Amino acid sequence: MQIQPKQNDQTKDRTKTSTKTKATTSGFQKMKKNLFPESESVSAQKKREIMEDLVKGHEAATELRLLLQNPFGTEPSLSSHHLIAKVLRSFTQALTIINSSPLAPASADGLAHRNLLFSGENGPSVPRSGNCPTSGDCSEKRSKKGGRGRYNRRKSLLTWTELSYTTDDNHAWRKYGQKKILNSEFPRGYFRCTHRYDKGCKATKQVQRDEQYPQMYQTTYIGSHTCNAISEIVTNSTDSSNWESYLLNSDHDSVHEPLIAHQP
DNA sequence: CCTATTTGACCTAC
DNA sequence: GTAGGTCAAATAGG
Repeated sequence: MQIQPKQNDQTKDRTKTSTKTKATTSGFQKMKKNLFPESESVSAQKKREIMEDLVKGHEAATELRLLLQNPFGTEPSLSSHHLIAKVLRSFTQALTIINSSPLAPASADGLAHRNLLFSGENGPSVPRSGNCPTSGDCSEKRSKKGGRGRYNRRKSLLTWTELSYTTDDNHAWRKYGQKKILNSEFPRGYFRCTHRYDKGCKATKQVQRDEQYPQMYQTTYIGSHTCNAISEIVTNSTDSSNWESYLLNSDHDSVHEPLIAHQP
């Protein structure tokens, strides 16, 4: 029941993806200029990675357009669904890099909210009741049943939502919970970055099937990756089946038991 | 044995 | 008080 090919924490010498840059079209040059005015401090390496992802997305979109324009033409290398997934994945990666960059708090916030079709609903907000620090004094009033530690909801982190045919975003996620949501047919799965503890990455995401289009997943990303650990599994865009297999034991209706079973 | 998933309980926000 | 997010023990699987 693996989410994805096991990613050993020991595999530290993760080889960086190819460093070649091929973003040359004028459209992308303009986009690049808009995204990264000279004054910004994004490293050249990050810029290159972002451009690579954007170019990949552009290529997939172009292929998709050709496919739509001429559906009975030459055999496409990928199905339309896979192309859509590829486009979304490329943009997600680019946004992840942008959001994890040092300038994220200042500019990426607005950026992400501007550019995503399904932008997050809450900006930074202040916790209502004087957010107790983890070692604070508000622990007294809490029961120690179970001896669990306290936690704070992360309302101030950047969030954004995507609708996609796949939940695969090239990051290693670990599921930590699932909940039946009120008035929602499908349960919501909660995931955190696999590198939460070894690299302190605070990124989490919530995945839920779309009510209107059950074949699509609504994924809400909360916080950006600080682990810089885009997995190597990537590539084979068909591996969304892995996600499907654990998010839903079966693709459609009938077999939602494992998901719905969990109801407090 | 180690790591990931499941799932009931706990906790916070509203 | 309720809904939803997180924790962590139990369990499964390699």
